[in-house]
Amino acid sequence: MSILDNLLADSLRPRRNNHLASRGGVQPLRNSHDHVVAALGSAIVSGTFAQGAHLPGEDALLARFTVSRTVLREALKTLAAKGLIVSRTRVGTRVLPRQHWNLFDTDVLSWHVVEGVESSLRAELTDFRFAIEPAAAALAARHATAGQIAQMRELVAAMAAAQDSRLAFAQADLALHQLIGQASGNRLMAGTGAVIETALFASFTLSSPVDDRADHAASVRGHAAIVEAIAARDGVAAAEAVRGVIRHGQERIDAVEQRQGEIKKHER
Amino acid sequence: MSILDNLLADSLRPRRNNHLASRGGVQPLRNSHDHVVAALGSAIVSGTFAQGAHLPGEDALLARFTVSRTVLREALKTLAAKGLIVSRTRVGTRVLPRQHWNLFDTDVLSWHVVEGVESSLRAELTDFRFAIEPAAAALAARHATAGQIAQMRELVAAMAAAQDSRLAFAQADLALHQLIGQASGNRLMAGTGAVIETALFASFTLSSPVDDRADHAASVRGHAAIVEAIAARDGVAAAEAVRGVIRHGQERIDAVEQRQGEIKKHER
DNA sequence: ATAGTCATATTATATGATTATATGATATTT
DNA sequence: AAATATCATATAATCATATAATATGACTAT
Repeated sequence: MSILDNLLADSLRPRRNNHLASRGGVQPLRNSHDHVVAALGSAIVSGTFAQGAHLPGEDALLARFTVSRTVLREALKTLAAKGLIVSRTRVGTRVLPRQHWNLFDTDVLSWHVVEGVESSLRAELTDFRFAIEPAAAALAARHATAGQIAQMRELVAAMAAAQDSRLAFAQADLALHQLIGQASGNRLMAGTGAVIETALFASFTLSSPVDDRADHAASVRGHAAIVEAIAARDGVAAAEAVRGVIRHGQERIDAVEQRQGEIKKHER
Repeated sequence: MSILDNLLADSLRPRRNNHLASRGGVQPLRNSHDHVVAALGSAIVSGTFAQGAHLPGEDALLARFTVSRTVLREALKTLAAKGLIVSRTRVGTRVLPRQHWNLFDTDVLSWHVVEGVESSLRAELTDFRFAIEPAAAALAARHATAGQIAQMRELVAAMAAAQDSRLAFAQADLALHQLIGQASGNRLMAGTGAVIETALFASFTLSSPVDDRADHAASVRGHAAIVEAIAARDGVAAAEAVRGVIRHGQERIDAVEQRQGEIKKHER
């Protein structure tokens, strides 16, 4: 389940009969386990539980969430597996320092962006993409199969067709970038999908090329350039085309942020 | 606990009283949970359980591992958190396709290299480092604090001093590369530590600069060049120095592989 | 002072029961 | 005949409670 999917699903899906103590019911619940994981995960990432701090003991957490010990412990194991916490007998459960958190985990990264992506993280995402994606595209130019290239062209067509739907555009955009990762033949580069997804989600919520006809055309053109460079087996051109697309996206975000900054100034 | 640490620890640590059915006792056990996680995790990564295949049901796994349902389920949640499996009521627990596996997780990556790193993965690791680490070093040239630079110099000194210890050299090497990631100020780049660690582990097991006096000197010089470029706030030079170091390491590995290939040919 | 012993708090593990849910078979309706 | 609803069943999800292992700090003995 992707972040983009969740965006829709969370707003459309009917609320389940809430068998937990109704505590506002703000978040849509999947099941107890996911609920606890999400609640604790966001709390940790947002700093409610500081790095190195002790989480409340099992009994306290049980009281807070109204779940069984089984569910709570499985949730804690999930968080431990993602590098957020470590539990030790007699000493308790502590929050690990940030450097242990697995930022390449979709959940962990998404907990960083529940309230929109802070601009510093957005910049880091861009820097990271700038390092990885051109290299991935260059490799894809060597290794992409004919089938993959055909798929890429379909996705570019889908982006072109999505003139009126931010979501449809973003989905095709994401799929294309992830397909390039796949086509690189490098499992690690393909594995950075969560990062790309979050970065696109961040830009998707702020603004979309779809909002402006010229922007939309430019973005489609840029992505088409990547695909055609790959099809032509020109790694250097593919890498450069990717840089252009990332740069273009960043500039659009920068413009929006600037405008928002202005508005805030006026409001004061 | 790092891979490098494990190398030592696993061979030195006395075997615990094995309260599980003694099934060979090959692996050193930490606790039941970790044991089950490691067993199932390696089995999945090695293909014993194919992608998309169903894991045996809870009862079957309970019988196989002789642990309680609690332990088994917590282990499965751990694997699910790392993207290896997904459990659904009535349908069972299935192995997810590779692209869901979180390769930036130290455990998952280490399960790929239990029997030495296959050379294709090694090449991918190198390509990935080549994309990320120069960029990280360039950023570190901008953002590293005086304290971090001092630490880097200490680590270079430690590498120089470790003339006779593969392990000590590898530890300082790893610490330096990870510190550069930290100093980049980019949380994602810093988060690729697991990848770097595995790559260094791979080269460490094959050969070490320590084995050859000239190699050792060259490696120390290369790393010193990185640090001094960062200290001089020269991002371009830092990036290039990193490329040199990675290239040098790769060449050493290539040479070893070539030699091993020759030997195998002779053996036939 | 140092090392050993012990009480205690906390997670780790075990067990048996109940509940929720997806699947496939079957019946019902259109 | 085809679509839809109902039901039985298998499987994981959850619950409740009990026991074991282990790290900490106080205490004791050397």
